[in-house]
Amino acid sequence: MEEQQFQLVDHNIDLESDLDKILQFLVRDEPFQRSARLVPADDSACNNPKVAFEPPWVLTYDEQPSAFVPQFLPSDSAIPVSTLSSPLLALQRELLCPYTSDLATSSITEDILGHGVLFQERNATYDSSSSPIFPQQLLNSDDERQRLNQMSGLDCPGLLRLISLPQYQQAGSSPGLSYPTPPSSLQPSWEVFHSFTEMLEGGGGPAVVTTPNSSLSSSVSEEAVDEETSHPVASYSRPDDMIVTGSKRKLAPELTSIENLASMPDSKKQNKSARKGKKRVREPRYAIQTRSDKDVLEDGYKWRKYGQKTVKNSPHPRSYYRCTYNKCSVKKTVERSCEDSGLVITTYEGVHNHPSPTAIRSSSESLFLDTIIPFSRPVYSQLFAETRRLPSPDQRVGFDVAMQIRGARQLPQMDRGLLEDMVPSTIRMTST
DNA sequence: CGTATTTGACCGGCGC
DNA sequence: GCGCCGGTCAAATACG
Ligand SMILES: [Zn+2]
Repeated sequence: MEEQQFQLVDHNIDLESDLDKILQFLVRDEPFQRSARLVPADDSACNNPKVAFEPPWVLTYDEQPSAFVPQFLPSDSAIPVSTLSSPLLALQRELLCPYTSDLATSSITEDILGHGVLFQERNATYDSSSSPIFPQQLLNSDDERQRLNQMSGLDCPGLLRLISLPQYQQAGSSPGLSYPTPPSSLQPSWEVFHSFTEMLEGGGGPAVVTTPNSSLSSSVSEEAVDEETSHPVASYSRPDDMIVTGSKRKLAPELTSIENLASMPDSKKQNKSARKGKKRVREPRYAIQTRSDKDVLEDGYKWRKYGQKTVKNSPHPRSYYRCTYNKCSVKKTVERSCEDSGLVITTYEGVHNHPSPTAIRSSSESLFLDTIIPFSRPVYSQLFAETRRLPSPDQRVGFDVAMQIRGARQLPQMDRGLLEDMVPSTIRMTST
């Protein structure tokens, strides 16, 4: 844990040698045991390396569920996307912590994430109920959706269906469901936080925010993983076992931000928090849905069922499980989608404080098809460089960096042998 | 007989 | 304050 800071720096490093770190990074700390591995580029299409996650995140399309691929495409074709899926969020967190300006944030993420700018909605509730994934510009445009679909390169018919969890709940009844209006990435109201780090520390939970005018708020408890829509519902708020860079001071509650201003009015009691341990702190949850006949998917951990309830508008019940490891409070629920009984929705809450008891055999036990994520550029290599302050935030840092990287060593096509070598040690660790 | 599951009671939060 | 609701407890029960 010596080096938990992965900051963007403007100098090159050897991507090859850092690859395993990158891979580990992508799946680190996820409550669900996953693996990420490098796979050789397919063919002419592009000879950038690709990463396969397993199980991958899944987004549901109109027609069929498909892997959620945060692809790395040229930034000019980028579409802003906001998501809370843990791997991306984690990545973004690290990436952005050195910056304080939205501008930098925006350009950097844009550069890195390809098909979309990944950014945290600062005005939205920071928990799984607020929003899984919703490409902002897709909200009202079918064309955009279609475009994204094509860009994704996925061979998936149907349009992307994006919906927020809260609304998803009522989706059934309301045909013309409306999406929440995500705050524009350019909205200035964000200054509130001095940095992403601050924001993240300030609020892992619901406390974090809540948009004054948006409807996202609350519903902390809901997760309704829905049947066919969203997928990786995820949110991530790092506890603190792993603090991002130095400052871990907690934000004073009041200083937190506008959101609070808005909610402050009658806050009082509930906000106080910190009560004697009475408070049931909801940890971020994230769901994953799979198409399977088995109700419980093997995820490498041992669970003890402690409850079962009928789900409001579903014929299928929801089962509650708790990790059996002593002192580990991770929980998960499993239920079948009400309309598509082939889908199994598993929701995790919390992060295990111990290694997976049983090494999960990633390859054969695959629950999903591999997801391939092409890197458009070796931007990631930047992540692992030594800490170094970038110029000034408002200097289109992201852009500069990108340029430089581009000029830097073009990522060579990786060869198999090498890849093998780079297979994430995380897998190894757990598979003894 | 030790342990995992079942299942209805119980609880705290929230909306009315 | 009441009742709904998601979530949790725990006594009874099933398992082997
Ligand atoms: Zn655990």
